[in-house]
Amino acid sequence: MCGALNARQLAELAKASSRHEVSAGTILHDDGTYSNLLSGVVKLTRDLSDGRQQIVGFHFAPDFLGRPFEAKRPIKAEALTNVALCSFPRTIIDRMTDEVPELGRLLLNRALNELDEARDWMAALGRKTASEKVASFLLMFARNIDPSKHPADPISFDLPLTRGEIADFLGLTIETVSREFSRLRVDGAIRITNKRHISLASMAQFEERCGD
Amino acid sequence: MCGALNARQLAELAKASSRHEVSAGTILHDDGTYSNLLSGVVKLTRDLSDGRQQIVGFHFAPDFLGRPFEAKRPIKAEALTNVALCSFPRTIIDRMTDEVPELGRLLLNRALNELDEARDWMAALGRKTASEKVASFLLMFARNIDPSKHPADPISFDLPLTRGEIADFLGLTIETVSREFSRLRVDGAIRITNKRHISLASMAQFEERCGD
DNA sequence: GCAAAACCTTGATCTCGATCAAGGCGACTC
DNA sequence: GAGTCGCCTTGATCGAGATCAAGGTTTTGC
Repeated sequence: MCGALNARQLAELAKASSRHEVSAGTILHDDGTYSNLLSGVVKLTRDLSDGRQQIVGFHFAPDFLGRPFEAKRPIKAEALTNVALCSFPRTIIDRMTDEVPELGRLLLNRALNELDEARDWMAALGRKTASEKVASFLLMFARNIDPSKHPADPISFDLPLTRGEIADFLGLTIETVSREFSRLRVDGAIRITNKRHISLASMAQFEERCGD
Repeated sequence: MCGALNARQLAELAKASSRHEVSAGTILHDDGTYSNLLSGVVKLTRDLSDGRQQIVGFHFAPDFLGRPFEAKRPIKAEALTNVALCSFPRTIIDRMTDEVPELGRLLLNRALNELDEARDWMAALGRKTASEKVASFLLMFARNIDPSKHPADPISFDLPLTRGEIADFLGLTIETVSREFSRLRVDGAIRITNKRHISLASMAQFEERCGD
């Protein structure tokens, strides 16, 4: 994100930034800073008053966390893995967006991408079957957890979510998620080791299972 | 949205703007302009390849339509009612955001609000029951179609959507939407005239039916 | 190492909302 | 006015996924 800045601005930013790490399970309260997510995965959740929960998004490195203006609805951010952050005081970024329009455009673009993703998941939540939802989820995770553009085909990764969290993302129950994982395993589409480590046989085959 | 501009900029904007109207059912193709929605309602849809459809949002006056940068996923915008628009060439707005940081911040804020709304609906789609979904939908529509901040309590309005479109928004079927409408009518929570004209007895009561 | 706790899987059964089916009600055309 | 078309409602039945239930497995704490 720093490509838009000149040397003086970069130096100023570097001086005001602070790197820190938090462990899995930490709630990331909105403390008025912006942060670059250097490594790890963060979940965003929206809760109904009676305890029902919906995960509304994830952040992977090198996403940008934090937002100007208040959100009307409280959205909670929680580290799913150990997470490394590089944080900046909001005041600095806000001033720099005034000086460097390019930076403001970057933030806007980022917000619009998040909006597109949220709408993709609206379509999944509203119109996909349980097995399409699970396939879409695994594909999304595989794509995001591997930073390379064209990942090798048998790709494998650790899922930093419980079955319950996957259910809360996909609008399903724990049991349905578990059954769909078993079905994918029996079909030979995935291999599961230690419950959480997943290998996808073929990205292309998963795209077909997604239903879109 | 024009509060941030000075007299010269306002004049420039006015000269480049063009007002026009389109009738209900028109697809609003992305023609590289930004528009203020002066009146009417627009739906945004995301389609799966086999014909399943999800409505991912609505725009009401005085929302702002159009976006910089390409969307990865094609999202279609369609006028639900006759619609009046005031359009500006993208180039003008993009240049003004460079000159007036306040304007860029406005666009960012708008995008973040849309993101919050999309996430609210993710929670509804994933975790609410059919009757909570229908109640949430009616309340959202009542709030947006009436521009006043504190609408009178027995509020009534025309729904510019078919039952099928409501179903495509809420992740339900036509029949379920119809049954929930009937149930609300029998319960005395709404009055229905001519299928499309709805009166809500009490906003407060509807909030309780929403489940959040 | 052992016990407890958290998480996961699988089976049996149930239920909410989908699907199938039939008819009603306007609005438009001729 | 009769016929057609699009939209809506209501009833009957079905089924995908929820719920209930019982173990199994992994992790954690002592």
